[in-house]
Amino acid sequence: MKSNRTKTLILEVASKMFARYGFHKTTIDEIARAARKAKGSVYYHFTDKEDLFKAVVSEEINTIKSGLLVILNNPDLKPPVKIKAYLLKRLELLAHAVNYQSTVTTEFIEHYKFIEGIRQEYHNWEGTNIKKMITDGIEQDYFESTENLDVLIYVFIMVLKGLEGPLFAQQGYQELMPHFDNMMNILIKGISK
Amino acid sequence: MKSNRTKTLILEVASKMFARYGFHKTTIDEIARAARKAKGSVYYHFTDKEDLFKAVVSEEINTIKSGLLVILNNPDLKPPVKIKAYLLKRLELLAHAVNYQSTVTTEFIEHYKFIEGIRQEYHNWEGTNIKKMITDGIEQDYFESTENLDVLIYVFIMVLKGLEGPLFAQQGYQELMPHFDNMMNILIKGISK
Amino acid sequence: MKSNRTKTLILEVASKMFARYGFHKTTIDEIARAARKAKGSVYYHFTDKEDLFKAVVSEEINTIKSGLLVILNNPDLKPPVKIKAYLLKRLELLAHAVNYQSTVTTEFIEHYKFIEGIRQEYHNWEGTNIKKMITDGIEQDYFESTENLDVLIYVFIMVLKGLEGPLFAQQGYQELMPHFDNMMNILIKGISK
Amino acid sequence: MKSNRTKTLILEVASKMFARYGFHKTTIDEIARAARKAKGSVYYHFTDKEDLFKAVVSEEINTIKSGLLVILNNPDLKPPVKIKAYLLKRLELLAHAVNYQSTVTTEFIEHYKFIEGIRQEYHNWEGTNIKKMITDGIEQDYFESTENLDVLIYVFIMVLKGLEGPLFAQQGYQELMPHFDNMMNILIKGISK
DNA sequence: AATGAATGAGGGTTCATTCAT
DNA sequence: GATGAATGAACCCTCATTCAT
Repeated sequence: MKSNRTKTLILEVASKMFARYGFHKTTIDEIARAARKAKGSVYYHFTDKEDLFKAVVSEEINTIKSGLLVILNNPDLKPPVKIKAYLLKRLELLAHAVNYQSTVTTEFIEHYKFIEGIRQEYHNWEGTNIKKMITDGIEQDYFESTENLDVLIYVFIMVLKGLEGPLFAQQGYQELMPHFDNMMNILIKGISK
Repeated sequence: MKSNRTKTLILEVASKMFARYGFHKTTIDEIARAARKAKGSVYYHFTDKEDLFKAVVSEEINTIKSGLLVILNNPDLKPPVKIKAYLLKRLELLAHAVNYQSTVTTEFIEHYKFIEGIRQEYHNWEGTNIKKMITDGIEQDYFESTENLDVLIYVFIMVLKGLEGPLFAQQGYQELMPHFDNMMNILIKGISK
Repeated sequence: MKSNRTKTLILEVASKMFARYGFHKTTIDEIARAARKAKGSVYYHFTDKEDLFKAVVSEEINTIKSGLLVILNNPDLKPPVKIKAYLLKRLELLAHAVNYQSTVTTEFIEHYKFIEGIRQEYHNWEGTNIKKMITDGIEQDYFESTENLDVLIYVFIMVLKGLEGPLFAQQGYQELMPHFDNMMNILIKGISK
Repeated sequence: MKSNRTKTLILEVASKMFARYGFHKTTIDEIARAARKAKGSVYYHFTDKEDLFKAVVSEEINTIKSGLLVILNNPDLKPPVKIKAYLLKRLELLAHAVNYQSTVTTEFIEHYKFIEGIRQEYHNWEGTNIKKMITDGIEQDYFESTENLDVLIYVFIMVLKGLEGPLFAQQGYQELMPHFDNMMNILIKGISK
């Protein structure tokens, strides 16, 4: 454990380069050069180019998770506010998780089984959160109760995931944010009593 | 114009292979072999690998457009129904436009300027459609009129685009469809009077 | 079939280089350079470095076989003479099949299953030849008949294979030839009446 | 001299791995890991990968030598018996000296001058032994005396070396032993009066 | 229109070796 | 004595692209 300074450095550099140029167009050689390390050093710390990419994505997901936990654990926020805050934060965090985003493509789904695993795990985690917030909202009489709660939750998650779309598109975050409030109002109104 | 049978064949084969393996992992050689043509033939009909991919994506977008036009031009559908039908069809068509989907990634945006052009054009086209349907809905008193119509439209497009997200993810279409109705109700309710 | 001139050229060059430097120390790049061809060309004609090596070894074995057939099919030679001539020729041919020789090593046996196949096939072929010559010798009353003919044949093959040993060693052919006659006499006397 | 326990350990592990995978396919890293030592430790005790291999081969040759000396120094064995016992033992010992065997290849001869030295020395040692046994045999009137003694000896060594061949081949020792007796008889008969 | 042999610029990966601790 | 992080020179192999036929 002496110093994984090098490992961390490589990870950071790789994250930036993958984000800018994508997985295929980024060369191990470039990463090494940018980190002012020998190519061999990259391979000392990571088995593979793929392995390095995995590490980068995992890192991003952890950042997202801990960012969201801050909001989830805030007891002062009432359900409608918390949901809005959650989605807002989520949007912001995802906007920076560029590498995780790139993971959506066919190429990754087909070839990197592991990505599927990581995504799944993250989605389950998120499902639990949404469920909690909505259930709280119903219990506290903010939202319309429904026989089919799970469906409602599913739909919500879907929309929420849907929001990833615009993010991943070119204009993305910048253009999205201003109108986000309108969007939220539509959704909240849509599920409210 | 004698026979662009070969060209068409290559296009079809390429579409399938790009869809299955993605742009990078698909080789010109493999495409040629699958089409039982010589590698040189591919280059006779398409300047580039990129050029071939462009053709494939353009093809897909054209399919989407003509599919949607059928609904847009149906005078019997009232705004709320038409919007719902439009979104439903859109979902279905996009689900099959795998190559267009793959276009979302950073790598494409950064490196294939042309894609941006194609996307933009398609999005504008779609914007006009949505605007028409919503304006019609307001005029016919189905939807709440708003000072800020453009924002509403933008938001709608956003959600609509949002729906692409789940599609692109692994489970995709199959799992999405059943709950689509709930989703639509929330949205329609959200923008209704 | 236009011109496998290039393929043949590469094969020849590779054969020489593998012979001189061995499989591992020979670089595809060097082979290509020596043949004044592009590295890619080597890979156009041969899947692999291994594949190229296989082709080289196969070639050598074919040369050996056709060389030996000349003697085997010569009806004028009487058994003792034919055996001697056969072994002599075999020695000479093997001396030039350097790459086939190198195949003996653990490394090859462990990792190149195919080599085992090629060897086996060749050894069977050779077994049949020896058997024929000895049986002829017995029938024509030159050699001692034995109850256990197969064992005798096996032993002979063994010795014969044994002769590969010195060949593979450094001094090899040069030093071996002069004394070969003595050797033969010992063997022939050993199995004669 | 405190503890060359580590050195010995590395040597043993290296011997096994070289034997199983060959010189090239065996990595210093793997050796170190198998010995549960750091890679640096290997380099503390041996200058080179080559140096380590040398040590391994030397070890094997010493084992062979001392094994054969037991037979050579046995005064009770008469020449024909002793030769047979010697060859038998030699075969058995060589069968286990896998790394020494691998030394036969072109690659080693070309590039590892040192191997040539080690081989030469061993062969000389062996030449002396054979000479002694045969001369004894002639003196004691077991074998045919010949004007050209050196040639006879050379031939014998050659056959004897020849026996290495089958050994190095795949089936090797197992299949060889049963017929060894026949072989010996042929040879002994071949040089007897 | 079509072919397929030939090219060569990369890019990922391996591994013996060094060296500060 | 021992460690293990770091190095960088090689090396194999891929693949888009060209071109003579």
